[in-house]
Amino acid sequence: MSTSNPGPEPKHDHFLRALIREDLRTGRHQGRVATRFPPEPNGYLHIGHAKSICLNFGLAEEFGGSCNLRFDDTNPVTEEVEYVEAIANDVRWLGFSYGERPLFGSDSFGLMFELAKKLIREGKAYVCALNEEEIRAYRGTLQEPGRPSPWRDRPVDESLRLFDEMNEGKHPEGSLVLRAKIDMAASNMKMRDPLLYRIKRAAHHRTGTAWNVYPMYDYAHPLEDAVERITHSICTLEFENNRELYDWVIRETAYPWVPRQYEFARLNLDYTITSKRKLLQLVEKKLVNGWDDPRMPTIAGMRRRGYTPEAVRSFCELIGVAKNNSVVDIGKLEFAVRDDMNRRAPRVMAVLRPLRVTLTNVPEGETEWLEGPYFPADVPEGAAMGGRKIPLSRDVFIEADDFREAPSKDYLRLAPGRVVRLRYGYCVRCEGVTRDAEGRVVGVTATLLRETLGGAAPAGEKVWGVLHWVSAAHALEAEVRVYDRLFAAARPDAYEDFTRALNPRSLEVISGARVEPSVAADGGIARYQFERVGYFYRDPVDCKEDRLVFNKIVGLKETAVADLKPLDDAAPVEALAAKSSKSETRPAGRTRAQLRQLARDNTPVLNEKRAHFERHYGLSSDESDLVTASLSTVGLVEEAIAAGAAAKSVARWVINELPRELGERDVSETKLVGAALGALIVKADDGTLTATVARALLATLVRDGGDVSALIAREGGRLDAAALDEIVTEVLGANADKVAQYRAGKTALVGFFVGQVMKAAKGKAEASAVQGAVQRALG
RNA sequence: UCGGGGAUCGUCUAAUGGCAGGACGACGGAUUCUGGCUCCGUCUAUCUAGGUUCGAAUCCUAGUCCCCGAACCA
Repeated sequence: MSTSNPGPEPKHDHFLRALIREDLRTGRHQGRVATRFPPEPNGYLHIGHAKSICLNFGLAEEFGGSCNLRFDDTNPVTEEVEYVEAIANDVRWLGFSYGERPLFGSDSFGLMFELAKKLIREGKAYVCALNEEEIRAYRGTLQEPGRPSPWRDRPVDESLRLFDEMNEGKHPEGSLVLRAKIDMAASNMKMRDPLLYRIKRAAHHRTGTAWNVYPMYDYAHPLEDAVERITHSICTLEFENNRELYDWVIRETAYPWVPRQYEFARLNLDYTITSKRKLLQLVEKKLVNGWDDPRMPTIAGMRRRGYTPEAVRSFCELIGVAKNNSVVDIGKLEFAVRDDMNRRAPRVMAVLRPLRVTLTNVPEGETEWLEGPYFPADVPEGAAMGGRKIPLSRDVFIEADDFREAPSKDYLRLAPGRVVRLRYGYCVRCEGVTRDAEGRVVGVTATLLRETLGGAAPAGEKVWGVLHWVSAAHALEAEVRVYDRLFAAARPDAYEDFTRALNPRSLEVISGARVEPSVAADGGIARYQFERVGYFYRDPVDCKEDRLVFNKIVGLKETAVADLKPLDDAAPVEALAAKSSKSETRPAGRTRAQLRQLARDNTPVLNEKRAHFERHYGLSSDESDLVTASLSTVGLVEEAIAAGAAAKSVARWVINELPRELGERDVSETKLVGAALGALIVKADDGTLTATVARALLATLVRDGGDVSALIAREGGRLDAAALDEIVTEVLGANADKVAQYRAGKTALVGFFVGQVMKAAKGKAEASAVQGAVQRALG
């Protein structure tokens, strides 16, 4: 079915979209956008991967670029073709295409090997004979530098020969590795001579036994990106530390294409785990029924559950992309699924737990065929689908939960003496109950109110609700699998043993459900809404011609009804969470203040300057601290003061205004000189320049340098009162709606008006004057 | 010798010195032959403390909290 509704996606710009837009604008990569989704074929894809897939393929789609599906298959011992096929299938199912066939990192093994030899020849890599434990010991710790491997300066020829021998199978696994020669004292552990290659005598799922050495991720990945001429290599936050090494590999191999890596926050969902390892455990310990168990957060599981690709994609759009570690409310996924289902799932009636209602005034053996549309009027997309016939006879089933002998007032369903409507049919009045020997209610008797077909209300009687129902004689029996969230705790990962957080009631198999007969004759519609119950999917594996099996996709949204709250609804066992956070916050390293002091201690004249600034210029201790961390800053300040500017003002500008213009640069890397800064400050202080213009000129000076008085002649000046009033009138006129809001009490809008006027005046108005003029004009 | 990231409604996410916005959720109402959908309304946020500025979520300073990094995994 086509969905005309675009769904909830006013696509806002997340940081990657903004970044690509900027790259396109500045012409990086000749305006190309090439991304990739690079799974390792060692497990099934899950909802977290879906986010990444939607991001990578989505970005490519949006900007007219391309996205490759590439298997990062550098570790033959964990990887299998089964996973390759499942993953490719999942990507296609989500609706993305990746060209003729997927790509493989292993396709570039030859190139990687040659480039590794090049690194060796250039003295940038060496074969190391330390064992695993020794390498770890030599690497040092987070706080302490590492020590160089004794093999670090092994002659190039020897490394070359050994590397070849490693690949020829002349050395056992673990005996030798190829390492990059970078920096054993690097504060980034990834740069302490990282491993490039290790020996693995395992058959690779694609290259067989052709290789005895396999590249490590950090070496292989950037080259795979480069080979594919990827422009934006997007990965998750935990790879931020790897970026430096990524850039090193591209730079040192001198590969003639420079991809760049960007990181975003991986998806975390509450009541869910998205760890391949843990997912694998669930499957292996048979705590679920395979990778495609409908309770699993795998793409295969969601597919089997009945989710559509559109729903999953809409969810991924809904949650956004950022760098915050966050945990998304599972309710958002359910919202996306319901929203999708509401528009696509035809309505039929099914009773999960049947309760027999005998309509005593309907003759036995009589059948009336009623009509029911597949969609309600408020889903116009479904109008074309028409409807189906629904049989009514003397005995019908209603949901056991839809009858109470002693109902509360907000229970809007059947009870003795009450009238309800059987959906698409008649109203009925409950006359009595029938019981078994133990006194349990096993049925209800009711009379059918003939005149109420087609919506007519029974004379003088309240209709308590509308119930779904099926004709007992015609209904089909079905098995219905009702799924609940797999975990009872919001954060299963917080448990020492995450399987203890499993929800014992995540699956309930209902075997005696009854479904209206139309489902056997509608050509096998895949997804229905069982009215008033939820959305259901014909199980693609177990549902057969002669055996109906439905999976619950998701329930209808329910507004709370006190009378229906299950009494034994155990609270999630949150209390067990015991595992302390894996990496407790560590003591901070050097603070910036310490760094500045360190710089001064290394260059003693700076310490003198600091004292001097305090004594002679009256700067506060903090101010003089902040402007004496480098010689270039000190020089700038002194020159500015020499040019006649007040020391206090200079400090203020250097501390508060300059950093914005500088960014990461040092003053010496810009065109700004102290004399110009001083001249600028003088003009700002004496009122020649408005604050806004002065700030704009600072930006100009940093960027282009130049003569201050010439710049002032060009950019300076200030509006007189009449010109200002004119602009104010103009701005207010153009924003009549805001003016009305302001007068209605939204005084925060003053800032908006001032801002607009400042903009229109190009800064040539003093803010206080503008404020006054605006206030006067607004009354 | 520690380094790299991050902190905005209950949740997710916008706002490049100028109206703190959207979505989920919750609550209330309208509508309804689904306790659904739809519509309307309400709710709730800039980690803390100082500073700069006419104006700060945004710039500066100090602090707090969270995440990642020492696999021959990716």
